[in-house]
Amino acid sequence: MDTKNKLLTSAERLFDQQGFNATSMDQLTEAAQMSSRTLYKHAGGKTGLVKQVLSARDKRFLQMIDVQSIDDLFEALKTWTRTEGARGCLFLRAYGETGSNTPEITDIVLSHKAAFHAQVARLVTGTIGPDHPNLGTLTAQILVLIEGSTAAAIYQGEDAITAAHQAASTLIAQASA
Amino acid sequence: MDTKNKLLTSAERLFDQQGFNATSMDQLTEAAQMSSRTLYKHAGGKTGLVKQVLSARDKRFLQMIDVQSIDDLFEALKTWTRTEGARGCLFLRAYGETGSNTPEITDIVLSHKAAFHAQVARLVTGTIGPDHPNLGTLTAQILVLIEGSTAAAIYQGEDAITAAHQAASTLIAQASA
DNA sequence: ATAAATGTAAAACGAACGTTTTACTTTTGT
DNA sequence: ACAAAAGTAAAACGTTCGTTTTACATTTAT
Repeated sequence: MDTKNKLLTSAERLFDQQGFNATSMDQLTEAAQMSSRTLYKHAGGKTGLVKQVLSARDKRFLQMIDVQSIDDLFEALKTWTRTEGARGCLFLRAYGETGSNTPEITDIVLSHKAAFHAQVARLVTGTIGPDHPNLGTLTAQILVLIEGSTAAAIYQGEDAITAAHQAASTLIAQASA
Repeated sequence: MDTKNKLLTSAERLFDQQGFNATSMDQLTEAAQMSSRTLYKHAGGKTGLVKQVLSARDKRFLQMIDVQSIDDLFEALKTWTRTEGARGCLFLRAYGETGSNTPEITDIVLSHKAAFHAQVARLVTGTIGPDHPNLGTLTAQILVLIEGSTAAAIYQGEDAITAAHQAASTLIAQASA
């Protein structure tokens, strides 16, 4: 793997496991197996690194949820949790740690959530049709369910995703009736 | 207000608004309007302060959700959000910032979530009855909805709570049918 | 072949952090 | 009244932080 990818991959893992502020540049350089000089050449600094890690994760996450049905979406979330663990939404965690003091990071978080919402809307539309009167409502409800399963999975594991999936199925069936 | 309460109240606000690691002892002493010597006498240190803030919030949160119905619960969540804003679950944020490196904080977080789950179970039981076959399932689903509305409210505000409330009502109606 | 680009190792920078200490002052219970 | 308790202000402690720099080695493209 090239230098940049090794940096972003190892940094994402550390940020996710320990938090952003609790992860030092020393830990980041050691995990990426490169000198701090090289790290700064590539990332510019810690804030730059956080931004690039979030952007990379945004891309990866959107690819993961680029599926064809709500069922597949929850299945993808379960696989993600199995392989990467469940420590909550990394974007909201970044927002919470910087307290919105870093507008560039807030922008990344908000645009990620907008893209996420758009994809859920796409899948719900594909399920109940574009003209269903409850399209917006149902989309908002399923988005909350996914957000909730991400949070609850921290302390409940995969069961939280199962519960959210079941709830989503019930809501969809009810709307389709 | 006495010294201890002033400390815990101002610290909770700062931790919530800026994050735990991003809040310095200097900021905490200034906000509490006391010398660092007094702060350390009362809290023991930063970790001790975090623990006491979380314990106080646990008490306050459980009192807030000590209501008689699921509808009242969502109404209480809305009022809380209106008065205090929405920056995500402070317990999960604390867990995420320490990366489970502080077992005492992990314990507080987990026991808070257990108490939260118990209260949701109590309210669901009061709604559909103690012998309903879907009691556990429905409780898990509503818990995920509340957790999700807390997270989504960060970027959607009160609308996220409205969506979760509507979804919970639909699920309850479906289970009662 | 060689110059530019890219890398390493390690020391050093000032600033900020959590914490403790020193020297006094004020409040409070008996 | 007065000792104990609880407070203040401010300096100082050693550590750690993010970042830059120095001095040198390796890779790579023309």
